[in-house]
Amino acid sequence: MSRRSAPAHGSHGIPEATVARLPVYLRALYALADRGIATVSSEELAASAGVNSAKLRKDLSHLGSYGTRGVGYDVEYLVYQVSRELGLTQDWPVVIVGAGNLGRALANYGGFASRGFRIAALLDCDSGVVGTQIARHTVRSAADIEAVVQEQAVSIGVIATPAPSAQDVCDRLVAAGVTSILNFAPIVLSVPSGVDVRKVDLSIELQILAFHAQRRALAGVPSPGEREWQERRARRTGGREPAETGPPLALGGDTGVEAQAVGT
Amino acid sequence: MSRRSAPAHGSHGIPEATVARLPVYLRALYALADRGIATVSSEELAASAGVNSAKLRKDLSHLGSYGTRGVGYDVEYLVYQVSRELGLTQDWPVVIVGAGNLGRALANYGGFASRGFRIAALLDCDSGVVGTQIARHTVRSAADIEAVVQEQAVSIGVIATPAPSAQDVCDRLVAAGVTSILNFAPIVLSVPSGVDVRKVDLSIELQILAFHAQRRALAGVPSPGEREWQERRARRTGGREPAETGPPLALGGDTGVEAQAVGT
DNA sequence: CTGACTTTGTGCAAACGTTCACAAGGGCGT
DNA sequence: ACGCCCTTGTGAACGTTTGCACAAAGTCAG
Repeated sequence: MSRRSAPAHGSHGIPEATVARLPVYLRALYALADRGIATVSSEELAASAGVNSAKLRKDLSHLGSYGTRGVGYDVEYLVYQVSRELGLTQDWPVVIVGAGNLGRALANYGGFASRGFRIAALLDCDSGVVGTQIARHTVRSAADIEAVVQEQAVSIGVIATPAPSAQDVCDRLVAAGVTSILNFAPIVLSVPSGVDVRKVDLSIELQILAFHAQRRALAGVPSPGEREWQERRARRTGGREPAETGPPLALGGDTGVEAQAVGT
Repeated sequence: MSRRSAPAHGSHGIPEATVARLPVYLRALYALADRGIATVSSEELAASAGVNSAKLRKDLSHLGSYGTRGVGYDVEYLVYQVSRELGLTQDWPVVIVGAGNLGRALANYGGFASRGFRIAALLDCDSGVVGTQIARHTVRSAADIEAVVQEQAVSIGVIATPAPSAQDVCDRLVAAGVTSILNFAPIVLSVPSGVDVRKVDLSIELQILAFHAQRRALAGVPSPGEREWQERRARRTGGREPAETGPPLALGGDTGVEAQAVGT
């Protein structure tokens, strides 16, 4: 999906599919660390991340041998190694273009800052928005793209504009020196080779869900595994680490360290 | 990614990878239709969608033989067939839980309605937001989840809450009868088998970009194909369908029907 | 120090996805 | 009606990803 010459792990190593899962593992590791857990087995970590444990071990083995046989992985050490591999030990200035609802949501999203992504600037071309404060940032004019990118050595750009402006913004980002782009606009961006584009399309995901929902509706509806689910839910609500002193939260469980249902 | 018993195209047909691309083709087809193009070859459509043409043909062949050899595909007919396969010819009521910036962005997103997704309700548990108007919808209390789902026969739920509430919201949606969930919260949801979950994680995409950016920075930087790019850009800006009467847009090109750079 | 037990790391085979290359098939000019 | 040319649809080769199953390697009790 927008790799240029990808022999997957031809030259240096890590398969693309693995790279895509590392952030998930990292999130699970942070959650474990927050709960004060120092060591974790591949089985447990895999459950937290919602993947098969063999897959997790193979994935981690691409980074090196950071586990201890018979014991598991040291959470803190693994956090460091995964972060390092993903390039999160350095600071990544990010410019967000488009300060509509989506741009605003992105600017306010805590998950950015906590992973080393610093918002270098929030830009918009609507003069009614330029100058306002959003999440501690003053919205600047989209005319400043080149200035911002060069001044702050930005290499990652986020496009959160309406579709018609997206290609133009993209061109300007690229011309200014940005080589990684995260595109939220529902169009296919045209970029020179050497520039990495990833897209997130809200409606595409919904359409995929609709496809499966329709499949289910047409085929016999096998009822959403009633018994099994009751059981799992009970386990999650009640049996939260017997000797654990977790404070009861007002709404909802903890930070999501349970396994995704994978079924058979 | 959260399939239950997925032999991919074991029983009825279409591989998962193909399903994930159909919405992209559909978008490209709509863009072509808007430009008044009645017929398109696999080569052109593939370019518009940013994929290999052989892949496109194989993907479409899973739906049936809707092309004409020597000619191409009829745009309108293909739009219909793809829509039908994706289940977009029916109306899908969707409930959005969480009316923060993200929920607001989703509610305002035009790409929903235009694909048959109707917002059944917008819910939040913050009493300061409940009752306000967002995109023609009055925000209702999150306590109404069960009522809304049952009254309007909602089968798709969108979770746009902060992470701590997500699992609880998910449980309630599922208990109320929702079987498809789109999750924006950065946690792995636990659901019974039979429920389909897709996740969109903004920071994960950024982390993947960071990984590649770091790779590029470490290896020799081969300069983003200067010459080739200038050429492509010129072609895009100037050579817009010679005899085409497209009105000049204030900002940016058209709806993105150009090829993604794929490189070698 | 030894031996039982646990968990990692990995060889291998099967499943899945992508791409090439071309035969089959249909339009169109003559 | 014929044959040329263009484009689809697909068989086959190749690369990637997954998951099993197990040997290697470490811990820990006695």
